[in-house]
Amino acid sequence: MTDPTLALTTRVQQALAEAFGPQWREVDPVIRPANKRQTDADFQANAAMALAKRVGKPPREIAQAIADQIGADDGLIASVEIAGPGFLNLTLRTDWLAAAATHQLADDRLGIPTPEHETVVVDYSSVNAAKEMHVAHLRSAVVGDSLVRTLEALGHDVIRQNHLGDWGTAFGMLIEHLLEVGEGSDEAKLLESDPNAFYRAARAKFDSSDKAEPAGSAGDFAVRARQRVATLQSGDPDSLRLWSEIMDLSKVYLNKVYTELGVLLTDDDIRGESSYNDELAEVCDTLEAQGIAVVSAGALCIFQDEFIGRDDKPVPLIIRKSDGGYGYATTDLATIRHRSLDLHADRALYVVGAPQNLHFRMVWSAADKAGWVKGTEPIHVQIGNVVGTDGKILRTRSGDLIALQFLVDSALERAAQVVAESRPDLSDEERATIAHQVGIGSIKYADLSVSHDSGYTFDLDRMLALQGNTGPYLQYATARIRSILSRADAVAFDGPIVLSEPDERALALRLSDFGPVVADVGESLEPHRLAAYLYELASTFTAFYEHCPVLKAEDPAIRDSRLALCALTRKVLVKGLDLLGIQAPDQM
RNA sequence: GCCCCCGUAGCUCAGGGGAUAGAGCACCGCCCUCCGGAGGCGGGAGCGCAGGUUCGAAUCCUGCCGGGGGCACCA
Repeated sequence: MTDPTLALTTRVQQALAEAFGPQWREVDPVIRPANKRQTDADFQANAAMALAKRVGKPPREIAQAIADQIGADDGLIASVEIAGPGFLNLTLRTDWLAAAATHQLADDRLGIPTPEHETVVVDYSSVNAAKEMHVAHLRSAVVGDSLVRTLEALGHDVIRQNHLGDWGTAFGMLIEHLLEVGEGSDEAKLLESDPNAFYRAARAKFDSSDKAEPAGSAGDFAVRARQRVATLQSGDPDSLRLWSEIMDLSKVYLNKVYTELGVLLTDDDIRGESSYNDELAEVCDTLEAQGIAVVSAGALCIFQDEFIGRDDKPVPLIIRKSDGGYGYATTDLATIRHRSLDLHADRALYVVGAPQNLHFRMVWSAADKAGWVKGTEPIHVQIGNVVGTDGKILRTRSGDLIALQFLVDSALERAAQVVAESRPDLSDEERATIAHQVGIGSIKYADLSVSHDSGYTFDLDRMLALQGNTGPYLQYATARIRSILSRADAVAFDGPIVLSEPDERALALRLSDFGPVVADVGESLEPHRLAAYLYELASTFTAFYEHCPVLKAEDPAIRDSRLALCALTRKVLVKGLDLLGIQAPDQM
């Protein structure tokens, strides 16, 4: 037992039962961190106020009864004070905290609990394979990867799904454009050298074709591109061959990005829209037969009363376009069915941009009506919009977006400069390794340290700042502790931990929070809480290190104990950064 | 018009029923011959508005105001 909140919950519940009867054993004693402006205690129990009415006694009387039950020689609680209207300020026994820290140090899991086991599908990155990635695509990959690492650490079965956009209109455009410029032409070679330029050319033709050619005519590029999608989806061999060639190039590009960023996704995780192609006709037929979908204006649609649009009529979810093609509504229906009925996911996470919220709610609602969601909670982990300095959303299709690669290169360059200045003593190779870890870490931490659904203004300078609550600060903390440990002539740092100074005690208390915080991220799906915790831990460690000599400690037992605290702090920081997908350099 | 997200310090953001609301950046002042200063200490300044629920509301509910996003063949 290294989680103080859990220990205190059990203890106070026990006291409540002893004081007022067994029916109170299960009530929430409302254990919270103590208010440091009011008391030096570690925690507060606020059950007395909450229970006053139910028990039928004044809050302070209830508080006093709990305090009496805990008494003076408790093994967990050193002191209990009653304050204000009935706050119970609880101070842990220091020897209990020391034992908890020693135990945590010996624990491979560092106190990370194993909650009830779940199967969790995590759909992330999921970019349009027809295009180059830009800055707004980064967050889904970074947040999703952190959730995957965290959920796995909690013992869940995690199924990664890179739901690539590889089957929609964009591919119709690419294939049609490729046929027009001719395979092997200079234009076509752009697919390899500058895929985004090729996409932009196709896109421009698509967008302007209504004006350039009579809309709906045989020469209309947009019409032909849409027709090409339907042809592709019906299994036309030539279309499939070209699609496959484009996809191969796309995967090379994606893997390069994932490798550089340290994102876990591989080809094995790709489960793009195309993989559901064989089910699309059946999905439509089944929904139509069930009376859930109806034909409207030539398209097969699902109308649901819960989703009302501009004209006060239900918004259609179009599952088969009037030209016979299938869009993402159909593939997403097949997808949730697969994740629920085949993969048996307890939770299905969609780490996807916030603007798609309505779409997902409509799809999941329709799928539920069809009986395709059984025992699965679909969750949209909304990724906030990236806005430019003009305050407008950076749109995927607007053309002049900041390429992801530009951001990555900028961060790496900046980190390389800093490392070159600070560590001229290292070899070029060592500096390059550190610069890479720091550069990527700074980008990831910038994304992970604020809540995933908040929009943010894209600001390269802010993102790459190396001071304050940043990735590099935390990486530096781990490197510094490693340096301390390496200069100690000890072989093992296994304590025992004894806590004599207030700063030692504060550090141990903070360390004990690690497991609960990780568990919380697994529930709330908010990695920024872990980032905030790590920053606080690093700050607490700094205070400890300022006030408590480690290598210079005179008493060998105290020195060993402080070395053990350093070792444990480093382990927690490194593990925490790992759960964020950030590497900890050995030296900086 | 309907739906979703969001209004907290000059800026970027935490805090999602507990006491006198926090951090980083920026600004001002101080510390430093001390185990790595990418430090430490101190200062100013804030919950959009109005109701409601509650012993207790930045937090939950309702309404308004303001910003962003979504709402038929793109994803």
